[in-house]
Amino acid sequence: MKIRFNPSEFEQHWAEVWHKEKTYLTHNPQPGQEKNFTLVMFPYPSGAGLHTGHARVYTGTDVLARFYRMQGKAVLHPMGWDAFGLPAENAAIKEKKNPNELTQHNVANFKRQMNKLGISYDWDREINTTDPEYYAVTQWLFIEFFKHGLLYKKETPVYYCPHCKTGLAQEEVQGDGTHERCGNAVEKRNLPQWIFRITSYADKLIDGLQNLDWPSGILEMQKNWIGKKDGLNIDYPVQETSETITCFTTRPETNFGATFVVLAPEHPFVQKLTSGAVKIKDKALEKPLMEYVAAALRKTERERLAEEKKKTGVFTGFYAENRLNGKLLPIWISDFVLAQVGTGAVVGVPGHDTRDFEFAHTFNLPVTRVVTDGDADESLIVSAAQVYEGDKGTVINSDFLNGMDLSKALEAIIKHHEEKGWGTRATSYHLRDWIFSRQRYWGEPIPMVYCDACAKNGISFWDTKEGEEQSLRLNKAPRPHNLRQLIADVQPLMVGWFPLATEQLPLTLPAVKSYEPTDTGESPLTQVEGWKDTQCPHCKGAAVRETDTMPNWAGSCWYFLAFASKPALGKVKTDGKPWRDGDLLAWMPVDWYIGGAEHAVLHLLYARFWMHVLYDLNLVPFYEPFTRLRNVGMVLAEDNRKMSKSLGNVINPDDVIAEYGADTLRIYEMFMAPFNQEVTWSTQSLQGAYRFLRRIWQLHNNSDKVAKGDEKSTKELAVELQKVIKKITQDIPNVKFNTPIASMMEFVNMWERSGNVLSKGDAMVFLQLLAPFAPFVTEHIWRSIYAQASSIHNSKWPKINEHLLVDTTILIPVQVNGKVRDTISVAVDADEEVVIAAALASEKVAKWIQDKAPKHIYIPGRILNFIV
RNA sequence: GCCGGGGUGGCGAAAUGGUAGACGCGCACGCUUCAGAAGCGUGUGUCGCAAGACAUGGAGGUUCGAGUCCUCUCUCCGGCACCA
Repeated sequence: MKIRFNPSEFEQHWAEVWHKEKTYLTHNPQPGQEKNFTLVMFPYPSGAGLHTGHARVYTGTDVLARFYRMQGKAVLHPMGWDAFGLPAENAAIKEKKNPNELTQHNVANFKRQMNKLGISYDWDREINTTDPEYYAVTQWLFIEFFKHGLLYKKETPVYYCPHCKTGLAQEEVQGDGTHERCGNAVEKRNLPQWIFRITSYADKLIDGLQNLDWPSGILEMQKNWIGKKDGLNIDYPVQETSETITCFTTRPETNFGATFVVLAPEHPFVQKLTSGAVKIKDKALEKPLMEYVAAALRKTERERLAEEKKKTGVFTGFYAENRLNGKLLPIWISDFVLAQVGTGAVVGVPGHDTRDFEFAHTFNLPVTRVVTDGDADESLIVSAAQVYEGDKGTVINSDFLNGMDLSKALEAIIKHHEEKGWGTRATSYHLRDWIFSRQRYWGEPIPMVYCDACAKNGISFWDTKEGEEQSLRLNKAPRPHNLRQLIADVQPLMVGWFPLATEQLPLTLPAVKSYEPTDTGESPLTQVEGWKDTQCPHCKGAAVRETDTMPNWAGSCWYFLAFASKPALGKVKTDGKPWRDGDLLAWMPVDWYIGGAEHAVLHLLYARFWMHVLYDLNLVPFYEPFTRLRNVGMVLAEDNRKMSKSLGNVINPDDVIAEYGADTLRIYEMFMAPFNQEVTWSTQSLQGAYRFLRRIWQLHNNSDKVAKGDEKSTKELAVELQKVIKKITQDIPNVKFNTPIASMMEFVNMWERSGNVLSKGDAMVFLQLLAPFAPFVTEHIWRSIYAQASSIHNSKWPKINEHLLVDTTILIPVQVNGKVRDTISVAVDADEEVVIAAALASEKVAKWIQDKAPKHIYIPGRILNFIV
């Protein structure tokens, strides 16, 4: 008798039962119990609802959580909403809705869909970054960072998105010069911005990578993004002035080959020339110089990129002295030199740097060879192809360096400069400080106040009583970093700026009708009547609030702490921090962090940075938040393109669940390919998952295949089941979800085709193995057919019966000259002679050996190879 | 240019240096059905009637034995990039 398999008849029911029974409630680890914090990167709740990519990453993480829960570990598997930020606000503007209401609405929809998918979240720990209680803590942390000199405000050239009308961080600008969120071209603008001094943590952020179990690609990306390079800052006196130009170089050993110096248009010496502070002697040079600099400064990032590396520039008429050999180096200005890199000034060595060569070639500057690479070629360099940039070779034409190999020369020349006082060791980073202001409404208001009167009196936070007390505390800080120096740096810039007191938090986002961004570089909060005006926390006079908001990355920098320990500002008074150390010690760091690779240098870098700082401030007991990171691959539409509304190729999980059930969707998404790999959706392949579940359903509903009484499983099935337990128990912690499903399918094929009966106990064990992947149908069978009182998801993960796995006979493939000719069956403990005799007795083998006396190689229990 | 990750049947893919293609999709034939769908069964890398030979992007190498290790090379995907 066939029974219909219709998951929609029971899935909803069990979702409700789990909710009622609190099946997935978090229990703090008991003494001796291992903890497991399994976390998926929390979503921004978009209006489109869950897509198949969400379903994939949440299911994979859920499999891990369910597996560890059944293994008896204390599991924390929470979910929350990263709801501040541009996408939510832009969507709200488009639909002319209030972003707060829209967010609430989308969250409800996401949650409904996640429950339908059967993801085992503990909803008691749900958080939302836009909740005032939550962002009160984000603001409190901002203030902590400010007080320790890690944040300051300054007018500076920043990336600016004219579409989103806000400043951006370097990390938010993509390789093609577009904004990571909206895809529009980014410009540069001078704007007063809050700046987070992430570069002061560059070294710690590199060192911290060492012990992380992350995909190597992500580790490399972070390392390259921080981009640490050691080199030398060399000082060059400018002839006939009292000026000095400092050039950063990573190749000082080639410095005898220097023939010119190039400055970025933004370089201070250039500013002195254009302002007249330093007089240009040759009047003929003045006009072209002024024009070139003005044009370069006007150019947008895009225009600079578009010019395809053609070298342009102007001569200043000044010369710098290379004190190594007394040569005078003409000083040029060119926009190929970037102000933010190194010192914004480059010493040109055209013989051994292609860009320098191109510049020298364009302006007929001399080229000198100072290195030979192995083949002892000392010829003149006249084409770019001859420029040798490698680090293996011998130095020539370089006085005391002559004959040294490059690595030895590097040390020698650095020492020489240091001894003479001509230069100092320096480090350059690709990483830039983090622009932390957004001129937008939908974000955490920055909890700072500016007082003009105090500013005029030169008073900063560190001049107040509280600031002084905090300064004293720094002396006792267990992990001081270089915070004293950081504070000293920012103090003069930050006169007049004061943080809100903890009691004044949260500084709530005012409810307004109109919140559209302005094009003035000012936040819409400036338009809100009366919101801006406040009292100076120090002098109590009239003062104004900061009107910029924080970027959407702020809330996600610490949300995992909120899952581990419910945050509340009230705890600051008693504990000195908004969470409990005990809770953090119990759960942090995150054991499994699962998400897409697109956050490699955004969220993952920012969150690490915050934790390193909080550790130094003694606010958290660890500094690397994510022990293990695993990436999930994208799910492409059936046409191999990204799913998108405009292409009309989106698969909605709701539709799939309605037709096939959530378990089918889960099994399919786990089975289709390795978890970290990109996959293409196939509705046809989805059927395979449905068929698999239906067969299981029917096997359990059909009394022929499962013992009614105490009958035992046949030996063959019992052994096979043990192998499946072993395989799945090994594969899940390796984030291999496709192969466990394959092995369960194999087992089902065997079970079905053998016509044999499985004992009730073994049938239940099989259900347990499937439970993390297909929680609904397994629970339904477990409770309705096997009449279990409590959930399969809190049952104990099956143990392997090693005893059953010991074979008595084994199959040995027999090769002749490396080609398999037969397979023989021998006792597991058979001696080599016995195996060989058995192999030689095989006709198939004998045929290939004939009369020759073969040599052989026998790997006990594995393979036998005859060599003829 | 630099840094990562891939290339295995018609397709998605499996494979601690030890029987390449498990498992799934698709396809073919058969059973079932008034018919179709669904289901069930058998087969399915290529060439070959078969014996067998050839097959993991390409070329070499190490090994009794290589998809797996080494060298070179082609190609696709991601990241960074006038970074001094």
